Amino acid sequence: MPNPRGGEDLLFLTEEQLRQGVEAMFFAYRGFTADPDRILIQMAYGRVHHRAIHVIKRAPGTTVNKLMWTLGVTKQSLNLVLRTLISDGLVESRVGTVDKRKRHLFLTESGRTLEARLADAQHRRMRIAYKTAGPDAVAGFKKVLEAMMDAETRHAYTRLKDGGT
Amino acid sequence: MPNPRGGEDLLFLTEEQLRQGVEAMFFAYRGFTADPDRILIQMAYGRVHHRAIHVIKRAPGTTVNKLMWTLGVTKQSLNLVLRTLISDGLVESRVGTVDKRKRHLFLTESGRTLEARLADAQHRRMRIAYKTAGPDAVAGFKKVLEAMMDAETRHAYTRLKDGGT
DNA sequence: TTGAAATGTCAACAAATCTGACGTATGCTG
DNA sequence: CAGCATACGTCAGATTTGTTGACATTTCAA
Repeated sequence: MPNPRGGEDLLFLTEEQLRQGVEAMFFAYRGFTADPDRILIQMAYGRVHHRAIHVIKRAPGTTVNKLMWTLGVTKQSLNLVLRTLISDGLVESRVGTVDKRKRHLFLTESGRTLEARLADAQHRRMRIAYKTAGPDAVAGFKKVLEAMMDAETRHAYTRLKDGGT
Repeated sequence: MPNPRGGEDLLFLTEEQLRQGVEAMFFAYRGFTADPDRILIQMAYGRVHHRAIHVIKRAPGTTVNKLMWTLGVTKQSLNLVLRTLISDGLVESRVGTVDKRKRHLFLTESGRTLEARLADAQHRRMRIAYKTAGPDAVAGFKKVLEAMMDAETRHAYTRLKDGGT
């Protein structure tokens, strides 16, 4: 069904297509978070716990300040979360060697275990989605998602993706 | 870079690829909600207001019960939201003709205006992402998103997408 | 008539965050 | 060393947002 006036753009950028995109995004995200959420609820943890664990896993040794910034929460909120994670033995806080004011955060063994459980729950769904949709679809999926991020976020993400620290 | 052991699956289903997908999904969703959120904050509205407006736009005449169910909130929470929307003149509640116990919800002129503003904010970003990524990518994007939904959600979504009421 | 359904509302409670105010340890600078 | 800034931890109070429970009203339906 080629568009008579040419330009593939005109072919798919109808309001209806966009609306569908919005809906798809909404429902997919809900599914995307559902599995780890079930695990977290059992442990009386929230999404900030999840995010914190995730970030510490990705960037071991992060300081409290960086984590605050990354998660976009206040020191007080983060502290509440960190306190439980630490007292539950999932996160370890080591005094900095060069700057003793700083606390560097690491996952403990149990921390890594929980992280793996959470990641698995999320990966399972994503793996199935990827397999169902196929490699080409996945490439398109990522392309659109990247284009949808905020510019600054995209830069950080790209750096992350392409192997930076 | 073909995979020596064949099977395209093996090519892209590495943990690293999955992790990237998770990150991409997270950041993209954040960008995706950022623009309408800015508008809502100004009006002291929350996401439930947004969702309610969205749903009423999509299915004019919905009843309170259906809306409750769709939004996944309690009657009391919804009522709080609806009360403000109605008193702000964005939503109209009409007594049912066949069943007078039911209230059917519609957007007023102002309601449609706000809905359009919110949708525009969201569509703008999506349009740009679509244009940047191209039609093939968009097809893949939707394919993966659909595969990522919960099964029940996907059914509802597909029905919605394919023109059901 | 009588019980159920659909809605509206009040009050108490709960979770998650935020702001503000301090306190401690440490680093840096003159 | 003195003095100020930085990094972190914590307590208290307020807010936001949503929940549960209880109850009233109107209307439907057997």
